[in-house]
Amino acid sequence: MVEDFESAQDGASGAWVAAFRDKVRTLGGALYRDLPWRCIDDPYGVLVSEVMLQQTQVKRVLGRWEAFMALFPTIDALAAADVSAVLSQWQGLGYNRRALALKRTAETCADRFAGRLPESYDELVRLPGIGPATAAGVRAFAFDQPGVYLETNVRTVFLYELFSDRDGVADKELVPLVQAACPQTDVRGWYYALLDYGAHLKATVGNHARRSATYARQSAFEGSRRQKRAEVVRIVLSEPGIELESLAAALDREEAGAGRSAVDRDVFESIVADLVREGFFRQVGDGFVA
DNA sequence: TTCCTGCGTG
DNA sequence: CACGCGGGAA
Repeated sequence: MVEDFESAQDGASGAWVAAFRDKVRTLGGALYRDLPWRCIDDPYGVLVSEVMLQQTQVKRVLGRWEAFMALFPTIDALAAADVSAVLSQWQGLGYNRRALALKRTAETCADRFAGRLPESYDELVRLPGIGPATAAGVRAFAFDQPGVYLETNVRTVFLYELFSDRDGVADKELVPLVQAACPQTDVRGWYYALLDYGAHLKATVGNHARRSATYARQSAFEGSRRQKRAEVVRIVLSEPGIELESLAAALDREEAGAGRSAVDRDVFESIVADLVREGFFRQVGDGFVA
């Protein structure tokens, strides 16, 4: 069953493609996960799922996608929503920036594209929060269009199957292979199979994406600046209009409750300045609102 | 500790 | 290219 695809080096010849596709379709198909955002006829819903799933596990998104879609069912609804409502709904998913970017993308599409998502890669990747992977994902899952959808599960499969003997494999090497492997029809099914096979590999033989040159360990979260950032966002959401000194005091209470010391004043002020600059908050009188 | 269907910026 | 960005489950 398990063929040897050591012909990865002659990827240009494409001799490995047929066997690779067969294997991924067979194994990935058997592992199919019937997730709520799959096989839906709603490009916006696909986009929401793709953004939620950036650096975020499927299990965490389950339930959250449905709730978000119920509250903001269309691009126009999200565009018209308050930032604070969107950020509140996002709490627990992590990377709050994604929520802001998603809302800005909705605003752009509402204004310029009559409430629809563009289908071209170039237009998609120009929208906030949509990079190469998300653009290719939307094209594959929403429009069934071929492309290079290169994210961690896909890396896992390609590195496991085609680069089992190497370390530090650059995306530049993978891109032509992912391109060559992608079929012209049923692109959606192809990438579902890749994702499901990749997720299965991680759970069984370990994370081969670690051998990607792109792979980098993340810095610790506990006690970090970005943990404080997230706390500041939550405080302002729960107490709209809060003034700077009250915000500082509330943050210090949170930190004390977690067994940490008070936040340095300069650090606190730079966090607030960052959040204002990035568009999380605006100042209204003496207070901050999302 | 680990890392998750990455993106934006310097 | 390197780094910051959330938070939870295993």
